Amino acid sequence: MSSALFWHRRDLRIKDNAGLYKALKNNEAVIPVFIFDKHILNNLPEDDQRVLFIYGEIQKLKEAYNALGSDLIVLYGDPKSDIPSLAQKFAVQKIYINRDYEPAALARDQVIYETLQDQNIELIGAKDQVIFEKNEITKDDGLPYTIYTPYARKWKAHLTPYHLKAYPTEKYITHLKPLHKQTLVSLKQMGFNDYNTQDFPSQSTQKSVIEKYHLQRDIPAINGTSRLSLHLRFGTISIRSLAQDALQLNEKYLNELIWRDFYQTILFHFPQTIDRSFKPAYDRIEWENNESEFKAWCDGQTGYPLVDAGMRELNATGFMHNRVRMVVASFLTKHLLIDWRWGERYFAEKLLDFELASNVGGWQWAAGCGCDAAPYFRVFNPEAQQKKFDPQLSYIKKWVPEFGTAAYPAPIVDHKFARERVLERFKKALQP
DNA sequence: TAATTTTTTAA
DNA sequence: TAAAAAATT
Repeated sequence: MSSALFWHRRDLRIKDNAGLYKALKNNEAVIPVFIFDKHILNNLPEDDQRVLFIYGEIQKLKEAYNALGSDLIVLYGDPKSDIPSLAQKFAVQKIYINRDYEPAALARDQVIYETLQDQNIELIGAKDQVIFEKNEITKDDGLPYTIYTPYARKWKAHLTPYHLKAYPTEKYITHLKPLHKQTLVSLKQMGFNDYNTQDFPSQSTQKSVIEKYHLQRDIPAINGTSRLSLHLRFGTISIRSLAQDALQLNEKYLNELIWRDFYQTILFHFPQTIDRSFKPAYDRIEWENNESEFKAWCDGQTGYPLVDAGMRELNATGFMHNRVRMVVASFLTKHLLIDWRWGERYFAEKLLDFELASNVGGWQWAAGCGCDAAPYFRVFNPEAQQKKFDPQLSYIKKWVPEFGTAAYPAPIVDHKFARERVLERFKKALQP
């Protein structure tokens, strides 16, 4: 009787889980595992709401496994040593994972792969978090696409019902190893408090969010567009199920999911872009990087109400409407001439749905330095954006109630001056 | 998923 | 001379 480990990472669900399906199908006793990674957790503040979200999902997952007569083994430690030692403890020959494409995750998994190889244990990966990965969608010459539109065209041409089919883990669910329930490590033991300051959106709204997406994507006053992103980030919903619904309900939403695959693939092929511009010439830009202006941006005190509303929404809720993400990113990089990496890191710290590939891709797009980015001379006018997308001031009134009173700060920088300055500065850096 | 300036068009 | 189209950044 063959037994195996299934290591949950950013796929906190049983239903339609590719790697778990593979493990259950090919083994008779599968042991599910999750590890709270000390190296990651130690760098987070004790009130990090994402840890709270993950913890809640782990509790649910553990209960689901318990209801099936098994258990989720949860450790607080270092996967690089814990995974090999769990393999020894349970005497398994195989360990299954869903692939993760971030540079740090790839490096970690490679170390584990090599350790396991020495013990004669297989590490078996599956594609679960994207529809197409690695080299599945390439140009005719085999090189990765760096422009979204042709990538999306080929993505759609390649798509078959097979790619969207759910992996029926329930079919082999009896292949879970029967286990006694063990106590779950507490948040406190890991150095986190359990004070919940933010509401986590439910994934049950999937279809209605997708249906309305094209109506809401440019209206920041309506909550809703980013409500599924948190679940997609931690795998509490399946990308196949989302893409299936998007295909039937909303082309615009499907395109956003394709952007997600695109950025994940870009990061896989160009890992250096986590902290270097995709277009190297853009790393010659002389940024102003003014600390107090950066602080004003972070705090939502720039004197531009749409920018300030966005940043205050982010600080208060861990979300920001995507239209506003573009506006605040353009403002930071172009109006204030602050390095896109500063903004990227701030988003990484604050966004509940933070996802490295999309965040880096989005920031480089805004700064103009990314693949298929907006040309540098495309400078958003925050006032014009507000008039277009929040004409009734409903979003602004919600987050910047003092707007229009003497208590609201004057603009931190003049728009016309800033526009001319950035055009000149970027032009200078990009001269051959 | 831009904004602004310049030129052309049509009344 | 205002609106639309084109060019520029």
